[in-house]
Amino acid sequence: MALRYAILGLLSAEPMSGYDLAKWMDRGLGNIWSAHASQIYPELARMVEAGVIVEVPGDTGPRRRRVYGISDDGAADLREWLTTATLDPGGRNEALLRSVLLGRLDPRSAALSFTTEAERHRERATLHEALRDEAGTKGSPLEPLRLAFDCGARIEHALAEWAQAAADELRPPRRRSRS
Amino acid sequence: MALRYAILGLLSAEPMSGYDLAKWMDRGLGNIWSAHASQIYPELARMVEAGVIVEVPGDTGPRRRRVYGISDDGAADLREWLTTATLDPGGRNEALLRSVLLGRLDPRSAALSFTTEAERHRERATLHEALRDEAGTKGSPLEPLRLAFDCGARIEHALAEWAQAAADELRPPRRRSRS
DNA sequence: AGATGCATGTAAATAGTTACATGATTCA
DNA sequence: TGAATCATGTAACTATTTACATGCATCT
Repeated sequence: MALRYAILGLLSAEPMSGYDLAKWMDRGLGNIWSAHASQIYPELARMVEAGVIVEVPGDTGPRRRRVYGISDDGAADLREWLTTATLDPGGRNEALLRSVLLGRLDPRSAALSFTTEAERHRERATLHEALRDEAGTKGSPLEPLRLAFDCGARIEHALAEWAQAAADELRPPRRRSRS
Repeated sequence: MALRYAILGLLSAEPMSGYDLAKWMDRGLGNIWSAHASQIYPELARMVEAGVIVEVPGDTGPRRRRVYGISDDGAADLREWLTTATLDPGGRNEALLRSVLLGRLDPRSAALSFTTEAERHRERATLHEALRDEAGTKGSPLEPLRLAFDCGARIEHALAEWAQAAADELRPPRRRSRS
């Protein structure tokens, strides 16, 4: 049901189309919850049937665009999930899995891989900081995701430091080296 | 294919049974990749068929226990995945999704929820630190997961700080309060 | 006129969860 | 002997991905 609540959360900020939702999943929320358009559209249909969202008729633009808004039932649902649901702690992060298994390689290859990883995370951290700052300016359309970007930036920072520490540990600085 | 590589990674440290693998997913690796026993057993069968693991016959203990080890093909597979595979950055973290949507609640409820979240993350950070330190002692069976625990500890620290910052922002300290 | 982006969907395949079935061993 | 843990699996269900189909609008 997580996809449903991700959608409800986005729609609680502003009515949107399936296409808009897919874009939010792609950018921004993507680090936290991502979904393809082909998963979003059927879910929207089920949500209408369940009464947690409604199609907003006035906003049907030039292209056959269908905009949805959250209903009172949906808002109540979301609130209940946020306050009472217990989550299983089982994570599933492919990038992290790979990073952790990098230690299985020979020390030289592993050190190199960790250095690359650290660089990648630093870049992502910078990106998220920029988004967070943009979201922090008054009236930005990204505003509802400011916390998500801040969260992403902090996690990427932590991962960059972790990967760098792993690299340093595997390849300790040689004393009296020519460099 | 991520489950396959998680299994290969664990088996590259030491031959194990499906039951052992399930336990590693539960504890330790669970924050990074988790899987139920009912998913692991069929995957092991497929992996034997693919030749990336082999059943170690000598080790079949009292209960009908089947122990698997990584094959040369499996090791090559793992190495290739670690060094060449490109990953999609799409994440899926239900706990984080909920945390981020917490901002949708009224400020008072949200602040309370963030404080609870921060406490939860602090606890998990402490747990991971303990595991990391245990894994860091020579000869510990947890040794292959030391990096995973360190990673988990760092992420939990970052999340605790994030949640605390969010809580503080929502409920700024009242000046001249009675406390 | 052709490329690109907007926009919504369906169908088939893979991945993951939940519920259940089975039986052995160890410990109180 | 009864409960807990070890140990392996199957079946049904839900979630997610990938590939495809369709068509309109805008820009070059």
